[in-house]
Amino acid sequence: MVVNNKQQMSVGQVAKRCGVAVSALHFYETKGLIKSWRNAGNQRRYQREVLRRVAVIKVAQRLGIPLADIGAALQALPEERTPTAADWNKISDIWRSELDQRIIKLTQLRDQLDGCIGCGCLSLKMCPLRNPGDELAEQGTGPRLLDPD
Amino acid sequence: MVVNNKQQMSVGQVAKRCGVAVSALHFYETKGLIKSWRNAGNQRRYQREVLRRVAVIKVAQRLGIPLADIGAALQALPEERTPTAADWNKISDIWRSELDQRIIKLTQLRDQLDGCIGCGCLSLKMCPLRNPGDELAEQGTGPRLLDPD
DNA sequence: GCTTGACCTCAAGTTATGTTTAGGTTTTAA
DNA sequence: TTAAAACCTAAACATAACTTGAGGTCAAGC
Repeated sequence: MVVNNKQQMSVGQVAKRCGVAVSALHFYETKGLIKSWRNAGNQRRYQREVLRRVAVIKVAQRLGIPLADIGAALQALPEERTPTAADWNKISDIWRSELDQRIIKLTQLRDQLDGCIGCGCLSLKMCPLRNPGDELAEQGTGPRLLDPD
Repeated sequence: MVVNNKQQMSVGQVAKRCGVAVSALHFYETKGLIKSWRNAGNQRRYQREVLRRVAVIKVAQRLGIPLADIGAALQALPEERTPTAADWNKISDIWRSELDQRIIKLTQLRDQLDGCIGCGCLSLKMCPLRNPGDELAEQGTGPRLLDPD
């Protein structure tokens, strides 16, 4: 293998360094999450910056964020220069508060779980566990559920 | 519509009462999550108990539990008698503690997010965000990642 | 200079969780 | 009794996030 240019990496090198499959990198590229250019033989070449991008993608996925949303967030990064810590932090700030929300929701759910499942209240219109946004009969479909369980 | 037998419901009735589509009930049946018998004209008939089963399925889905796991949990319910509150609570106890775990993990993740994404530590082998189970280089694939980012 | 490993593209396959469509039967209500 | 509503099955479609396979090219080392 030729001594690394230090500024360009092949897809296999990136895959190994990031712990993802080559096919995943291809895939991320089709989705616009990462970029590459081609060498004379039509093979992908990457800047080192791609390593951080992929790392962030994988972390975001652990947070449960869909790829499309991750891609949208990455759009906010500057194209013209290498993103700084501050650039990345803008993104992580948003994700952290989303995570906060999710934790709060799950905690509420957990607390409601005590008792609700075993008890008789699992009705669509009454039970907090079944009624996510506390929407009280706003489907306009008229009076169904006249005889809740 | 014929006066309801009170003990058997059609698929449409169950769908309406549970707030799910008829196709979803068909689907749950193919997955063994719910059961029905057929009338003379080959149409599905359900016991009232199915209403609670579907309610529990939907709640579990809000908890993020995959259908296959929900089905496995429901297998624990008694076949010979109508499940009691105690039967259901056995299941919800398990799910509650799983939820506890998930909340803890997410909270850790959130706390690590502060700083980690923007900083330089997002390497596969060092960063807690990238190293889910704190597995330290145990792939046995030999020394890769000699030059972490 | 040739073999082998790495790479290329494009299409199809995979899993989860259903929905939609098509073509046909049953039930219900007027 | 007849038209509409509800039901039936089987297969195809949908989305996410990739992987696998087929068929062919490029690059690196002996």
